[in-house]
Amino acid sequence: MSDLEQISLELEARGYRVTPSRRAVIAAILARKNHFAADELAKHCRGAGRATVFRTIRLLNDLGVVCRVLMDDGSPRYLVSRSGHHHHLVCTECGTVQDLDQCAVSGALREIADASGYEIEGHWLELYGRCAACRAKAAVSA
Amino acid sequence: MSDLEQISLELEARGYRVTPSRRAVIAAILARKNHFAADELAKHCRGAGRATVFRTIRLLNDLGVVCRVLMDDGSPRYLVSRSGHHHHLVCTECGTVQDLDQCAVSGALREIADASGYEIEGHWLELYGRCAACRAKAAVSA
DNA sequence: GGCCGAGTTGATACTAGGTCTCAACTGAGA
DNA sequence: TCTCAGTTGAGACCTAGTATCAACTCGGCC
Repeated sequence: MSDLEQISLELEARGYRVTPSRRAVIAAILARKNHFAADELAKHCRGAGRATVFRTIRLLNDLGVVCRVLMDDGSPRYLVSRSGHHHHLVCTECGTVQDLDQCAVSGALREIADASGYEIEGHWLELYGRCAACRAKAAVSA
Repeated sequence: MSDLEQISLELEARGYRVTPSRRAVIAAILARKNHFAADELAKHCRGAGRATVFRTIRLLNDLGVVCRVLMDDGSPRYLVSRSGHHHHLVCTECGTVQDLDQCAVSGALREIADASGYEIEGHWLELYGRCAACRAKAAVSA
């Protein structure tokens, strides 16, 4: 089963209609190799208006099909990603985004909660750096 | 020496002029008890235009006098805060923001760097939860 | 004092990234 | 076929800024 079909089934299972517009947006998202800006997707996605593209992205975000990444300049991007709690490692040179398996802060949260009196409900973490490929490239050209 | 004077000296030391507009923005910021939106400050700050308010906030951000906090709904806020690397604990009920002394992820970063091949240059972390006061209030009303 | 030039200002236009509105369309079920 | 909720797209609007540019300010120099 293709990713498109799988996502369509997921949508139907949740009571959403799988319309041509939604299929167009989902196909456009799946065609992206890396992250994308919502507006850029809207511009290039034939078959769905801007509002529909934004709505569909939000829908897929709720479903866990895509997730939002904050680049190091603060601009938001979207990414086809696995669902569940995870973080991202963003390469500041080539822009590649890598999922992070472990949650780097889960251990520290209880400590912070104890010290501060807060009941911690959520957190947002993004890591920025240079990926192995970019580092290798830099080493060669140096 | 008042905070306003101290910040003025800091500005002068860096070669910036301390103009009436800048003093007005700084005074407005210092008058805030908690975080504020830049636009809201611009609306209520007599004595400086919108562009100047935004410019001054950016200037103070560079100086480390204020810092930017991302609320749990994604909206940016500013906060008079100590300079240097630190994170924030945001109460999702009352909106209070607390500085976090320790950096919760510094320990985990090397591990992640080793596993991923990334050279990690920076990170962004915000924690969300309910502060002690809001929890106490909830416990009483329950 | 007058002039110069860099720094600063504020009005305004513009941008990115969205959300809201609303009339029109669609499609499943009665 | 009718109905009605879900969906759509155009376009207005919003927030959070940045860019532009003419006008103003101020310190230093003659």
